[in-house]
Amino acid sequence: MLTRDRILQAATDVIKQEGVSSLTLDKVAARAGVSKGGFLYHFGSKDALIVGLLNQVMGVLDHELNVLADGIEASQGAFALAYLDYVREPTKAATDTAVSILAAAAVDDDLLDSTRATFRRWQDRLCHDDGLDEVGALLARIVGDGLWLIDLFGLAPPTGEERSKVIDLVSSLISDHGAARDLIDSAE
Amino acid sequence: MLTRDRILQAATDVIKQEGVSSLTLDKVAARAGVSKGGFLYHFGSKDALIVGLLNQVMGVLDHELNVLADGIEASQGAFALAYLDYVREPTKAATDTAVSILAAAAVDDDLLDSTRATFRRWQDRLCHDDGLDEVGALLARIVGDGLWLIDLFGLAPPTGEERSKVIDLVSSLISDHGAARDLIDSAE
DNA sequence: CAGACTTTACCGTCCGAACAGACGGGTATT
DNA sequence: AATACCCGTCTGTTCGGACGGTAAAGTCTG
Repeated sequence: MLTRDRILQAATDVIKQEGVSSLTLDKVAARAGVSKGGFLYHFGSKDALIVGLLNQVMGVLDHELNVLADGIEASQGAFALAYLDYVREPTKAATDTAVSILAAAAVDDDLLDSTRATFRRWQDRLCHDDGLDEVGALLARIVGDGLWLIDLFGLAPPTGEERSKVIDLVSSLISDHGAARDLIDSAE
Repeated sequence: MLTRDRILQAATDVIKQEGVSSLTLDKVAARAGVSKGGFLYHFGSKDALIVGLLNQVMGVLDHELNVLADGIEASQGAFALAYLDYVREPTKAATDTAVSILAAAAVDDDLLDSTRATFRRWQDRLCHDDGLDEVGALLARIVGDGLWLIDLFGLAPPTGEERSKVIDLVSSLISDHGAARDLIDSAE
């Protein structure tokens, strides 16, 4: 395994097991089995480490979402359904992404810029590429993001069964365009 | 204004304007117009500061949610509707709470324990006290929490209009018990 | 030899915390 | 009413330690 990848893995491990405040260069280097100098050869600064972390986990996540969306046959909303399906239970990729975002927000808000751009791309794709109405697309993302963010902070996370029920409800809501439209109209 | 409250206000200001990493005792003390020793008289440690911060903002939030729920006349789901209504646009109380939770998560995960208990109480109330079905209650909370968490990290936050549309959709969904049930049944 | 990689040793800064004491309003004593 | 005392509040300073980062020397491989 490449040293660089070992360092990235060590960084996420440290955050997950010891918390964001323990993410120090010394600790990451030690856990990766490399000296501090060796660490700094690969990542010139702590900020660079976090950027590298975000790039990796967001890349993985983006890829897995695409694979999942391709496997769903639906006239519309395949990406939205994948987005929801992905958080049915907490996965490693989702957890890694969450803690990386948390670390970035804790160290320096600006480090999240490229991550924010990715989320904007996902939102656009949910809306336009996917032939979904605006409200349904947004609902899918809010529910999807809401779930992994609730997991991140441990704010009374729902059980697997509860998650699935909510996801099924939202999925059927956005799949059946008429259902959502009827509800919105009847509310006015 | 009491010194203790000035310190709490200064702490949230520091986080909001300079980020979690700038939340140091010196900076908070200086902004509160108090010496470091004076600060430590009121909060014996950095952890104590964050606990105090969480207690305050969660108390405010809990109170405002109750007031809002009391003002809603609905046969069921008043608290859920209030929960959703509260995030229609980002409020000061919600933002303060969000940054406090972020700071706590960054410094020491355990500091969030009492906050987690509050969220569990809210979830219970959404379900049981409120006469709402389990899925609708959970959906309301996921959407509500999802919105302020998306705001916290700036992950492509929706516009005010978009937020309202989604909230209206979810509100009508949980208000009309039959609508949700029909959708769930039709999905099976 | 050259270049990628890794190590050891070190520096300056900043942070959280501890501490001794000053100020001042209230209270008890005379 | 004047004095002495106490205690909650706050100040300024000090300190040990950890942190991010630098510099330069060493090693391994093609």
